[in-house]
Amino acid sequence: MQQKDVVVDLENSVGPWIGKTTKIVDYYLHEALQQHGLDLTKEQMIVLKKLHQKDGLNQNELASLTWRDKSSLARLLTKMERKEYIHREQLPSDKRINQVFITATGRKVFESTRPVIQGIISTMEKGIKKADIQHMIAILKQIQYNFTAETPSI
Amino acid sequence: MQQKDVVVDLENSVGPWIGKTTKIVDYYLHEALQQHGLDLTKEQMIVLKKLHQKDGLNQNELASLTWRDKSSLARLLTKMERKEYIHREQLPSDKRINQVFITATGRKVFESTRPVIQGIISTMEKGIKKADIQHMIAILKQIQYNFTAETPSI
DNA sequence: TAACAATAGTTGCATATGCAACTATTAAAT
DNA sequence: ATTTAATAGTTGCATATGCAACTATTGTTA
Repeated sequence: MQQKDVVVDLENSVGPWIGKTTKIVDYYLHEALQQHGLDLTKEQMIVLKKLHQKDGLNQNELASLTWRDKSSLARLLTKMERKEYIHREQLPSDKRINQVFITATGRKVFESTRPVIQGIISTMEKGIKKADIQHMIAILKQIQYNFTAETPSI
Repeated sequence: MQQKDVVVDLENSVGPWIGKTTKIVDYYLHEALQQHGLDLTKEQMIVLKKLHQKDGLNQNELASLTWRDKSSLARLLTKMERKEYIHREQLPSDKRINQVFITATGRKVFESTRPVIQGIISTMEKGIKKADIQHMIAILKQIQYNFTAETPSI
């Protein structure tokens, strides 16, 4: 018996579609942040979000939570420190570790992003059923799991 | 009558989930390309794909098709030209325009990416029903439409 | 035809990113 | 206790990206 071809049709795969959608959403998010006079990037916003949820995380933890290389995160923090959105504090009991804290300014800026984010999400989900959104999130979680739970077989 | 709050719950919105999923997929795609000894980035691959579909596009067309700023695209092309994956050719009838052509090497490299892409997509879609994939693509298209068809009301 | 406008592409400056090599500090092993 | 290993963070080098200002060329207008 002949084996069936398992050739994947690129155009019928989620891969390219997710990537392109993200690119478009990012573009309009950036634009919206600018238009609201907010001096921060999406990436900086994500860091602020994490710190808002749990202040005093160290750089490694933040890098891991935001799926970034620690060097990339370090440079993000440097820029955010310059704008006084966050500040680093060396842990006395272990001088290798920097605890990162959000400042009052940082909190204020983060709060200001809320309406912007809500606007973007409203636009994004226009005409899409709530159940479909939930279903899609479930699939996205599955995709993330498919990669992160993967054990190299070689 | 009191107006109902339309506060968007971030965690129940597709926005952050799409972004994070893309990041993870990109990470493993990059890794797979490396492991297969392919000297190109995802972005360069996308450009090759477009040229493979339609050779001789000019830079503006390529930029638009790949949702990139023309300057970003120009620099991508410079790197790809260095590796001899593509070459530029000034149009004699309009010297402002560069036609971009994929080379034999470029085609070979692009063909080599096929199995890598298929592997990524297989991993990605593991345990997800075909119908769900199609449904998700439809929603992603809707999201793209929601932004690109948006007319600024102010 | 000469001045002006539009278009294609490039360059400077700024951001974000990952990898590998590095420093400093702390923990583990001999 | 001294050497060695692990850990946290930083830096050099390379990629990708957008915006604004620029050059060169072509099209339009007065």
